[in-house]
Order: sequence, then structure tokens, then C-alpha cells
Amino acid sequence: MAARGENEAFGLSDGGHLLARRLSSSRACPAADSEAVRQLPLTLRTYGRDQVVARLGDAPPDLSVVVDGIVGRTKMTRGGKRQIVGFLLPGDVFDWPLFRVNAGLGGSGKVRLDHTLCALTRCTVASVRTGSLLDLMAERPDIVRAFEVQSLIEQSVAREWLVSVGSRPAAERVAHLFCELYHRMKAVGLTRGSSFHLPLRQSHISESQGLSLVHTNRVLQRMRADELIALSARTLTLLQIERLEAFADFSSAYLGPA
Amino acid sequence: MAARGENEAFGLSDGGHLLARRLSSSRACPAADSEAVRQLPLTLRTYGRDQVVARLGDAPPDLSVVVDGIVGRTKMTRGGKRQIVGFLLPGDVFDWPLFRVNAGLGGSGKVRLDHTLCALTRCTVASVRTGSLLDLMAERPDIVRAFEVQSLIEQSVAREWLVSVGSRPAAERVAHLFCELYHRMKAVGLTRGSSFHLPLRQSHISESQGLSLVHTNRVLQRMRADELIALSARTLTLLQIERLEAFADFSSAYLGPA
DNA sequence: CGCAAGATTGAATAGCCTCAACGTTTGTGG
DNA sequence: CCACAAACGTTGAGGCTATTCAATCTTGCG
Repeated sequence: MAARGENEAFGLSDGGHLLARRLSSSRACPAADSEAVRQLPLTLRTYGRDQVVARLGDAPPDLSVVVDGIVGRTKMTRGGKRQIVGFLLPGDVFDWPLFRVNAGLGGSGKVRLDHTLCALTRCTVASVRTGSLLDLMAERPDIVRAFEVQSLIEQSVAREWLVSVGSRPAAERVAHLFCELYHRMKAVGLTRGSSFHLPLRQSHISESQGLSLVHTNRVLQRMRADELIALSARTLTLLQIERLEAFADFSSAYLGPA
Repeated sequence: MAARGENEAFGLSDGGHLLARRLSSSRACPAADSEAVRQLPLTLRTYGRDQVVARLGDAPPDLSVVVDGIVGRTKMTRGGKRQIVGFLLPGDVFDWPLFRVNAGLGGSGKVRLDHTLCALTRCTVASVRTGSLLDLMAERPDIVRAFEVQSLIEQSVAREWLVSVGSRPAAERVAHLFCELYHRMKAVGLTRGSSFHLPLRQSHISESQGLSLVHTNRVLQRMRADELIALSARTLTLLQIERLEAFADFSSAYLGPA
């Protein structure tokens, strides 16, 4: 039943519970943390590292939630470089807007993915059966609202990434990303103190922030030397959050209310 | 009645008509090009250059459409640099997702803007009265779908910007932006051949693509010298679209079906 | 016509990238 | 449980892209 993964030590529980916790943490919908959500019928699927979860051009039929691991939204450029345009963390619902637009629609008119969803680590994804979700939506409009708020926050995050990549020097970009990930992980209860499990490779960080792998590595070294972070054995610790956030020009407001 | 602006020579008509044309150009909803849309009661407002259309922290009460000019979604960084995270062109509806989430909601729980909307040129914006729009939405669900598809496309554009800024060299970024703008302008009938009116300053291009103003200028010179574009008197001409798109690694698929 | 905003140019520098080698961890099969 | 290979991380050197500063030219507009 429960998805067993790296995050168990950090308090991860089963898919339905995680989904409920995630939705209720948005301002939209405290009531979403309900039996109704927890008992949605979920189909669990696991993916190995670098496996494709949904491909560019697909029109995924159902709504999904990351239960364990990290999924990346990725696009390729001509030169074969990969740009990661978003991280989906445990508890993140993905492609709600697509689901919403495509639900109850014929095949040809469906809106399709403009990018590929790729498992950056081994991960577990839960899919909600369309029928049961539509029932729940009809019954509980506040849950619809919770999904929409989540989706708005994801867009805010994307804009903040653009600010980072476009306007901030390398070290601040990485610091900003770490602050973001910390707050997002905290929102689903996957932090312990100022530490959390971060199974990303340095290459994932570089591909997401528009930096070379080598430079990313140097930046990390520097941040360790400055005692801003500790990072080893897939665990990231923000040693001095205040100082890190100041350094990164980070403010958590865009991630929604505390 | 009609908004009189720079684009008149390029075929711009009044707000309602433009909105209808824009919506019907999305695959979602050919039927959206209807009297019903054209006759929505609009309130026109004009803004001078650099005036704020909606500020960070606002929760705009109604849905708006750019009728003339260009509005930028902007965020400031600590260092005082401004990053433009999106251009809103004539015909673009803005903040549909916010409208959707906030419609019929009390004051305190509303979702707020995480960035500022700023008039990059003199512009005219039409606001749709909430009441009449809600009526239309109830009556014509296909129009709701058209709004959602527009919003999905805006997100695709944002992802593509991230790819550009993160992974493409300066010249390709600018070329890619020009291809994007050309296709978007064409979709609302504001091109003539391969030319269109582009009232942006070089600083706007640089602020949007994460480049310095000086470098942007040099890139433009180079593109002129290579006879990829002609740009003067606020008119941009793509001299060899095929070649430019190839150079930019551009494919129009993400902007929706032709 | 004159001022101010925008565009252009040059020179020097900084930040980041690439290439290439080497060390270290992880995971797997024996 | 150990040994090995492959993936990941680290380090150095050199070069190129893009930046900054500063000055000059041009254009739009009152």
C-alpha cells in the first residue's frame, strides 16, 4: 500500500495521505484534507532513473501525483542540451490544467504536452482514476480550487526560475533553488529541522539553472566553504537559512502563504 | 469605440472583435468567434509608458485583454535589475487563472499577483465586467475552454523562454523571441507579410532574455548584417523566416496548432 | 530647434564554459 | 560481503561570451 522510498525516514506516507496533506496546505482549502481525498482510488507506478513519465506530444488521460522521488519537466535544445524547466516533488500534482482542459474530450482536439516528464530519480507516481476524480470534483468544488491554487503556485515558481536564470549570478541561482526546495519540501512535511533528502545530481541542478556542470560544482564547494549549506549522501542541510535566503534574494511569499 | 493606436495600419480593430478573433484562433473553440464575445461590455483604459497596470500583491477583480501596445510581466531583483517574464501582446487575455480562482470569493482569501504588470509602451487595456463574463461562461462552456487553452499556451511560452535563457546563446535567444512574436502577432492578424509593428525598446528585449543592453545591441547589428532581420522605426521584418527559425531552433508547435 | 531618451561604439574585465584528467561513491554481480 | 565497473564528483588550465563603464551619435518629441 504505502510507497516505500528514500523519504520514509523523512516521514513520507502513502499517496492518498500525501495528496491530502499537500492540498490542505494551500490556502485554498483546509477542508481538502479529508477522507474523500485520502480515499481516491490511486494507481501506483514506479519509474527507474531517466525513464519517461510522459512524452512531448502526449495528452495524458489522467491526473497524477508524485509520491516519491523527483520528476523533471524537460526540454531538449538543438545542440542536444537538456533544460529542466520544473521539478515535481513528492506531493506535487502534475498537469492539472491539461487534465481540466482535456477531461471529457475527444482524441484529436486534446491539448498535448509541449515537453517531456522524466524521472530524475527512481520514483513512484500515483494516478487518479478520471472517473472518480470527476465525481469528487462535482461533489467538492473546494478541491477544484485547491488544484488550481497549486497550479498557480507552480507558475509562480517558473517565473522565479526565469528571474534567477536571467538575472542572478550562479551562486545566487543555486542558493535560491535550495531555498525554494526547502520550503516546498517543508510544506509536505519532508524536512527534519533544516535538512531534507535531495536525490538530485549536480547535473540536474546545472540543467535547471542554466549552468555548466563544472561551474555548478565550484559554486557548491564555495557554498560549503562559506558554511551556507552541507550537502552529502543526498541530504541537503541549510546551515544558516536566514543568511542563505538573504544571499539568494529569496522570499517565500510566492510559494503561497505559510 | 475602437481603440486607436499604432497598430491601426496593421489592421487592429476594436477590443471585442480582437478578443473574439484571438479566442477563435485557438483550436479550442472556433465558435468563440461569436457575437456573444464581441458584445461583451468592455471598459477601456489607457496607460502611458512605464505605468503600472497591476501591482505585485494585487488581486485584480476582473479579466482584461490587451487591445493595443505591449504589457510586460516584470519582477525586480535585489540588485534593482528588472526581469521581464512575459510579454502580453494585443489580443492577449491576462490572468484568466487568477480570475477563475478568485471569482466569487471574499477579499482575504484571494490569490495575489506575484509580479507586476507594467505597460512597456503606451497601451490600451479592456476589462470585462465580471458579472457579464460569468454569465457568458455559464452559457457557453466552450468559451471557458478557449480561455484555458490560451492560458496553457502562455505557460508553454514561459517554458520556452526558460529554455532560451538557460540554454541558448544570445543571438539565438533574440532570434527565437522574434520568431515567437511574429507567430503570435500573426495569430491576431497584426502582421503584413513578414513585417509587424514592434514597439519594444532594446532594453525590453535585453530584460526579457537575460542579456545586457549593450550585448543585445551588438546581437541585433549582427542579425541585420546577416540579413536575417530588418528593424527600424519600430517595425520588425523577418527577412528570411525559414533561415531565422532554423538559426533560432524555433518550432511553432508550442504556440498551438496553426 | 533643442533636449532627453534611445541606440551605437570601444576597451577592458569578469564570469562562466570547455576540455581533460583524476578521485570517489554507488550499485551490482560474483 | 567483497571486488569491480560505471556513474558521479572534483580539480586545473585556458579561452570565449557576455558584462561593465563610458563616451558618442541619433532619433523622437515638445
